[in-house]
Amino acid sequence: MGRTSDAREKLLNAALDLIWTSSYGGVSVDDICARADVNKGSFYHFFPSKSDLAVAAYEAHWQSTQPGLNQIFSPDTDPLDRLHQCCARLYDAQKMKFAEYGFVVGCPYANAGSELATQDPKIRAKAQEMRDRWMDYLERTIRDAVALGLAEVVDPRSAAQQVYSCFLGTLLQSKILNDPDILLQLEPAIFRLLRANVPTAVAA
Amino acid sequence: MGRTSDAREKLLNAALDLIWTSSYGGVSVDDICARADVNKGSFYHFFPSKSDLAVAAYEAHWQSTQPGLNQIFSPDTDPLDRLHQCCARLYDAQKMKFAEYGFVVGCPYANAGSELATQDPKIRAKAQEMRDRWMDYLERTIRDAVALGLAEVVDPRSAAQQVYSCFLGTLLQSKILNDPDILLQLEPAIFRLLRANVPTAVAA
DNA sequence: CGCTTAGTTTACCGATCGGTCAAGTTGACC
DNA sequence: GGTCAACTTGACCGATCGGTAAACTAAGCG
Repeated sequence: MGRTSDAREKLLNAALDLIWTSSYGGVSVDDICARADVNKGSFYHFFPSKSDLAVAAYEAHWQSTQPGLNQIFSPDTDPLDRLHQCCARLYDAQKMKFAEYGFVVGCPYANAGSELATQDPKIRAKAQEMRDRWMDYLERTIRDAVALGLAEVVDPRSAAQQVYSCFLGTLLQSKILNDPDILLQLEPAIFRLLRANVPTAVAA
Repeated sequence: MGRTSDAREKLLNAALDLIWTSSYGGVSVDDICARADVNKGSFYHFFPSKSDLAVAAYEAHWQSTQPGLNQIFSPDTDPLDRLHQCCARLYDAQKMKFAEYGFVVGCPYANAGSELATQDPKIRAKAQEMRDRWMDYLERTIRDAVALGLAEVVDPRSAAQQVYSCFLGTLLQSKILNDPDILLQLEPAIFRLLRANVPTAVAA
């Protein structure tokens, strides 16, 4: 009943793009509506507020990237190779964004958390949810690596937290220097943290 | 000639406080003036724009913290103890801010870089300058540690970059979770990165 | 003392902010 | 084909945004 619309999806995409490449505070509702080619009234038909849209946009982005993550972090893959693939894809993705926009844009969830953790509880909670999801992938991978004797860590959960910190920090440093090649230091850092040997031959 | 004033310093302090605990975009010039108890006209007498004030506030903050950093990173101190002291003070500082505001506020320069690197060249450059200054402390410390046989790294500059990523990432993760105790994982991560043994007895 | 210059005050600017509203339009479903 | 709910439209809101201007005041200095 009633008519259908893709305005909601267009708003989600526009919001993610604009906020990711600039910042939450630097993008207005009017900007998002203009990019999505949607009237402001429609915006508030679908979302009660700007921050609700942002939260929904992050969730939609996660849903769209999750299949890829499930593939990278498949239990059938060698644990260290999962981490290698993850770093490689992260580098490629950031390099593509850099080529497109001229800027290293970093991690959208981390950007949001950094900007709004002290100001908007819903966005802080969403950023935390995203980190928890990442942490699950990392912890499982580290547990598998330890079980196979490929890594040595005391506590896999703590190790996952340290590895995740490396992700966040390297991405942020790369954004601050506006240099994607900073990300090349991510994989060696992670392998050192896990006391894992760099795989001599990595699947191309 | 002409009258003197402390309005400039009051503006610098107010801006740093407000922006640090919320965000650049979340704080208005009026907010800063109100906190500093300075009229808006005076604001623009001292600073050409809001972002110029922010840059000046970060520089002033650096100048005020540099003596402490010089002490922590004194060449006379054992290199690993420098890192330990640094982590300990960072934890204490964030814990104090957390007790005061109810939030983990993170690193002011990193926050600024994360929010504005793609939007404001002057602020991105300032964030980069701050990271370069930190990198110098870290690289020197790592070189000293290697020279004393306390650490094993291939390239001190790259290692410093990895360690700095751990700082940034752990602070950011701590902010996103709003939990200062996340920072307790920072020191072990750094020592693992440097293949350094945790000092058995650390000066209290 | 008086001049000069630095700093203060306050009212004001146009633009934009996030958000609202009521009237209109359309399509899915019976 | 009618109906009703879903969606669209565009004008509108008060508040706030970063920034300006000009008259005013006071302190350092000769």
